[in-house]
Amino acid sequence: MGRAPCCDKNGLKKGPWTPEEDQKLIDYIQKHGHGSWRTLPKNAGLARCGKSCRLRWTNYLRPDIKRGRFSFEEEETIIQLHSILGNKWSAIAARLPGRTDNEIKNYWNTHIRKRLLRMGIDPVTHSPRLDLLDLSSILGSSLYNPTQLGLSRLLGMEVPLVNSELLRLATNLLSSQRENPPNLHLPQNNLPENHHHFSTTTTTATTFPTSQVLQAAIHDQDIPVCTTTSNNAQFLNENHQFNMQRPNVETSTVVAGGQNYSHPNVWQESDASASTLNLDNFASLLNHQGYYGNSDVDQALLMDTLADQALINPNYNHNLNFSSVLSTPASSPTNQLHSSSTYMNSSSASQTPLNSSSTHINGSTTEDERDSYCSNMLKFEIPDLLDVNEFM
DNA sequence: AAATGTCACAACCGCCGCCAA
DNA sequence: GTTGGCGGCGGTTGTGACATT
Repeated sequence: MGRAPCCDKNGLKKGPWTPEEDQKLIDYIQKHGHGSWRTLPKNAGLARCGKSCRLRWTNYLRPDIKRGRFSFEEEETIIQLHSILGNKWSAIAARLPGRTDNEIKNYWNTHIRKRLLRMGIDPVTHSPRLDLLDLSSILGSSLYNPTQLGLSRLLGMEVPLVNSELLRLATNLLSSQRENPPNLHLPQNNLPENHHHFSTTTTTATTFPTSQVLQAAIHDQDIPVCTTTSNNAQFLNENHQFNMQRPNVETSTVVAGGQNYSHPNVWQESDASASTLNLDNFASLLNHQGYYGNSDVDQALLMDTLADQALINPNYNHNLNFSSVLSTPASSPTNQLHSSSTYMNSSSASQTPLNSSSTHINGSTTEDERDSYCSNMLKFEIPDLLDVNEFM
């Protein structure tokens, strides 16, 4: 025999809670605690099911809930944790005091997810969206010469994988990275004293977490500094550090248009099943291909996408590690959440000091400004990058 | 000013693991 | 050992507010 039913589902009220119902629930829990949710509605005089009461309390009425707009630090933490935990909203919420899983889930779906998509990043995998790489554009391009060394054959697939314009921009980015190896040269005036230091230990697969890019977007100029040392990449904040794993260097599978393509050497697959694009090999192929792109595509979108991708991948050896574009290394969330305090000058109700990286953010920054900063920074450099002759 | 579209979020739905009966 | 309710969780929906046409 199982337990008796928690409640009679007939005749129970559904839908929005009234202030009177809220008050009844609050009064009861303040006096007695919630105890068994099964018996609570009856004892509290509520015509609701226990589950409904529990949700109302945990998501809305609980006194320790922090209302108001998410701060940038919270957003950063959510993205970092999501890259580790996925859609484990309750686990994420457990690391964000005062926020509920429901609230975080809603915020993710309505804000962060859309922003990542705009940035060309898959919010599920935290990798650049390969579906943006239009297979047909190269085939359709008048510049594509099938008599030349076939990139597609070289890659073991039937059609080229990448959007022509994206390829062109990628090659120029590579060129730029070669010329400016270890440090990401972007505007750095007015760097805060406690800006992030980004040190890599090899030339491998070191990336800025997206949160850093977003943070840069808020800071306007607070760009992490990249240096090269040895074999494990570490992201050093003043109070915590992230250890980055070097992905396996093997063949990989790229999914595009619902098809899987395996091609050694060019793409590398991390053990997280995400792909790493080796830009050296990539450019080499482009060079063999005699490729250069046309410009009849949505350049703004490509700029944004590539800018975002490039900014978060300032790798010395030109590897774009897609697997860790967004992923924060599996550092202790506790460490992340208990570093130096941050105060947001936000107009929202939440001006609580947060336990995250040391950042002071002007809350007047708009969401558009957060979005656009990354791409704007790269656009700033693009004119100098557009020389494709190096690869011809 | 009205109609329509979009956004944000509270609340519900349905599934799952645990565990009391 | 089996059954089935409870609590928790993630996904989805409904709806009011706001923006745009």
